[in-house]
Amino acid sequence: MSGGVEWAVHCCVALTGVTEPVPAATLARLNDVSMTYLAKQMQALARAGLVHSVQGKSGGYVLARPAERISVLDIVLAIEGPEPQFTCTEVRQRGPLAASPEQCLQACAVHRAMLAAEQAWRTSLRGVTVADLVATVDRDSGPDVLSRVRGWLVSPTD
Amino acid sequence: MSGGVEWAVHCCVALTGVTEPVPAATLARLNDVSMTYLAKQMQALARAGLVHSVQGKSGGYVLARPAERISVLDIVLAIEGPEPQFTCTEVRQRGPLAASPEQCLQACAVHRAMLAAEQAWRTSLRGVTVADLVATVDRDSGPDVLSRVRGWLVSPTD
DNA sequence: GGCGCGCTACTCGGATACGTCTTGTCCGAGTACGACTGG
DNA sequence: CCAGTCGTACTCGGACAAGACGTATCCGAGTAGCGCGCC
Repeated sequence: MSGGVEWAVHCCVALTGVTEPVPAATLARLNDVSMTYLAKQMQALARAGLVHSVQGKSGGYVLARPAERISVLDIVLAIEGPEPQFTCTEVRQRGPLAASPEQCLQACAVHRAMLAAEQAWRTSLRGVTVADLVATVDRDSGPDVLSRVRGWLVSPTD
Repeated sequence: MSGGVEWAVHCCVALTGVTEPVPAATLARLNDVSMTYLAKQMQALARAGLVHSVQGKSGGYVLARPAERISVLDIVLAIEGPEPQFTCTEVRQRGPLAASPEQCLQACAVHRAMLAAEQAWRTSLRGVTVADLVATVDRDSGPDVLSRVRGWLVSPTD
């Protein structure tokens, strides 16, 4: 899986509760990652409609929806693309014993097994929202951790 | 996901019920795919212990275990490798607000969400065995389809 | 005729190039803020 | 003092290279079967 997904999810978590736009450069400094590459990920989030991008001085990114309505699956699909991981090449229709097309009206058994597994994966990710992640972090490390992050995003001192 | 996984699963299904070794070249002709590349996948299956490889004239590959004891997950892990799709880079320990290592005794919330989703994916794939795939194909397309495949593998006429 | 030996041909196995996708980077388009100027 | 306007500096956005991984291939190591020769 693309490594940029991790950055995107962490950025979405950090953006919760921040009303003013946060530039990509600030998010990059927060996580100590490549500024230009993270900008690329944020652009993907903006294209998917998960965040709003405002330009000009004191511009940046803001969550487009409340954190309760942004699932981890949304972020993963925004970065990785909507196409499924497994693509069936219809090997049963090739070779000397190829099946006729009318025998292949439904997906083959292998394809269905892979599809079911990916559906389970998506269902699991769909059930976790950014708000859930925030609540988990608050419960594990205390609410002051994310509060400090939000404060730093508003006025970074580095 | 690697495209060779599909070939490997189809080959395992085709190998069910065949007692004598089947060469990689025969499996390649059956599916009309690259002979050398499929050989690479079969080598991975042999390394993982899913199939036994016998050399010499009239050699080839045989299933090492009964089809009921080979899950689709086994095949996927044999081809793709055992490492998880998502790798946590511990971004929380980097940057100006880095968390101390003693605060990171357990995996971060993002990591756990990804791990849970991958576990769901693996559980789904673990629940489907090669025997299940064979039964599905027999039920959908009739038992003669796989019978013809087995017969062709024993004495290919191409 | 039976047995042992060597040869051959076929198999797998790992080491080797190529293509494509992810990763990482750069520069241009656009815009909001701020300062300046005139009324 | 206030409003309009211009300039600037900061932002995002898409287009552009480098590296890594999956894809595809080749040749060498090994072995089982087969034929031949010998007993």
